[in-house]
Amino acid sequence: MATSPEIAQRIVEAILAQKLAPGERLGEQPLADLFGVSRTLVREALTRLAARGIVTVTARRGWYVIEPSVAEAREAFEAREVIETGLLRRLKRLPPESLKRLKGHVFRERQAIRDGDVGTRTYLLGDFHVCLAEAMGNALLGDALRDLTARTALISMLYQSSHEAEQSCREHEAIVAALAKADMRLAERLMHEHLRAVAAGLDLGKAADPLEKLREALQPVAADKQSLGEKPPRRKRAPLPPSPATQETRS
Amino acid sequence: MATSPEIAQRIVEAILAQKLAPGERLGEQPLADLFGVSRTLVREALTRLAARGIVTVTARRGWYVIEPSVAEAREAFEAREVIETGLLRRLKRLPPESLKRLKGHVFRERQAIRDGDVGTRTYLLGDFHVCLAEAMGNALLGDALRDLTARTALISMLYQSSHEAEQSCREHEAIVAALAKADMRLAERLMHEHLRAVAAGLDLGKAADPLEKLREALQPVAADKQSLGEKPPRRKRAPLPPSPATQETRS
DNA sequence: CACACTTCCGTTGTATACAAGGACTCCCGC
DNA sequence: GCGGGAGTCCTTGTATACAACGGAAGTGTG
Repeated sequence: MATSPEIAQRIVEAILAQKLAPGERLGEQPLADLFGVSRTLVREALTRLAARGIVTVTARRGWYVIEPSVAEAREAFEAREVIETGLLRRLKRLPPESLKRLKGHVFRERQAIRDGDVGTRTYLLGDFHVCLAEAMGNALLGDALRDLTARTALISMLYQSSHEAEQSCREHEAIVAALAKADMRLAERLMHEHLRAVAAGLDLGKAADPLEKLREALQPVAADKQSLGEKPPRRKRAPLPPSPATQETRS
Repeated sequence: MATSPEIAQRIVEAILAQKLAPGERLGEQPLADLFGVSRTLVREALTRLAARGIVTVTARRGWYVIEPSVAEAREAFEAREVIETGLLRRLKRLPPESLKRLKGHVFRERQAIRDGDVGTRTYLLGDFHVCLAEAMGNALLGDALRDLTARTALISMLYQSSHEAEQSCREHEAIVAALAKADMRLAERLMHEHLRAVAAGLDLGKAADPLEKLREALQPVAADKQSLGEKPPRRKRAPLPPSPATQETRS
């Protein structure tokens, strides 16, 4: 008894709250039972998520939450930095009501941290960036950023982020404060540093996935593929033991 | 006899080549007949495209190619500028082989222009930006840019772009030349000007769609919606007489 | 003649049935 | 004991059937 956008949203939220780990299996039938609908709707939801690069399907094996490679992790953070600092750079000032919403958001972050509500906390820390993008008047980039944030959440699960929620929240506060003073230059710099700090908290060196090196080594040489409509599948799945995945936070 | 990614790709290519106009109807059954498959696969393809913001579906009425509003057009160009100049700004230099590919691309642009091959020409002019993003080592933003480019193609059909293909190609050449000299600052500035020029060629003033003002005026007041997983449908369809839509080019 | 109501048709929405392929296990042979 | 092979089960892939809803046209009435 749920529509397919609802199902997709629930899955994204679960990822954003780090309740779904990278590589997790998403069987059609189990989900269908869970939501009380037929496989058709589940499939539609998963297809949507696949188009957004959040899950992958390998033929007749199943649907899985993506496991970003080190290279993809780098791309994701780069993309976020490009978009978020780029938006701040072009912005003159934030409308007062948007500012108010952001302040409210940060307030709730702090609340969730105080209450020890890990799911909500993680979710809000990521959502801050989406809110910011939307507050800057670009829903398009806001949507793109939501997907990137989901990716980042998965990355921080995969590569054992050591970045503290507390610190992230403080940095968010600083950014909002800069925005309140309409000091865009400062806000941009703070954002830059914030993202760098989060990325730096990752253990991208000798990756969590022991197959990483093998995979990169055995990659086919870059062919002369012409870029076209659909994203080609960029890598295969790797087994990966069911990770405990219950540690710290990003964003 | 086609897979669903193929179908989606074909549709995107048609849009990129401006062979599909904004507001165009995409019936499931006709497409199914055309591709020799059942509605299921067509539906899957359309669902993918909907997730990428290229088509919309209104319940029991049908699937339609999006018709970006003026506000959305502005957002799309802003997004492109943020992403493309942002990438250039962070880049030190382009690897020689990427540079070669870009040069080849521009060469084919020129060829298509000379041959008067409008479809290919339009397609290549848009694809240049996608190639550039990928050449800069970020496939993620490349994909995002592809969708934005499709959007831009639709926008230029809707708002009667007066930007000449010839000029776009020349500007692309200039950008590639700057990249060849590893003068990133210049490349960034040229890209900035290029995008501004394309956007400026649009007739966003008193829009092609006479309902535009009404629509904006009657929009519900911005509620306190919390940003979440799925993009909410942002506007309704408007009839729009089957546009002749056979004029100039963007990118 | 105009307006409203009703009926029909065409569309998408959802579920289900069946096909196809892969992985896992169990068994047999060595 | 170990390796290989066959069979079974479980998964997704695709098509089809039917339901639900909206729009348009036709008809009847004021």
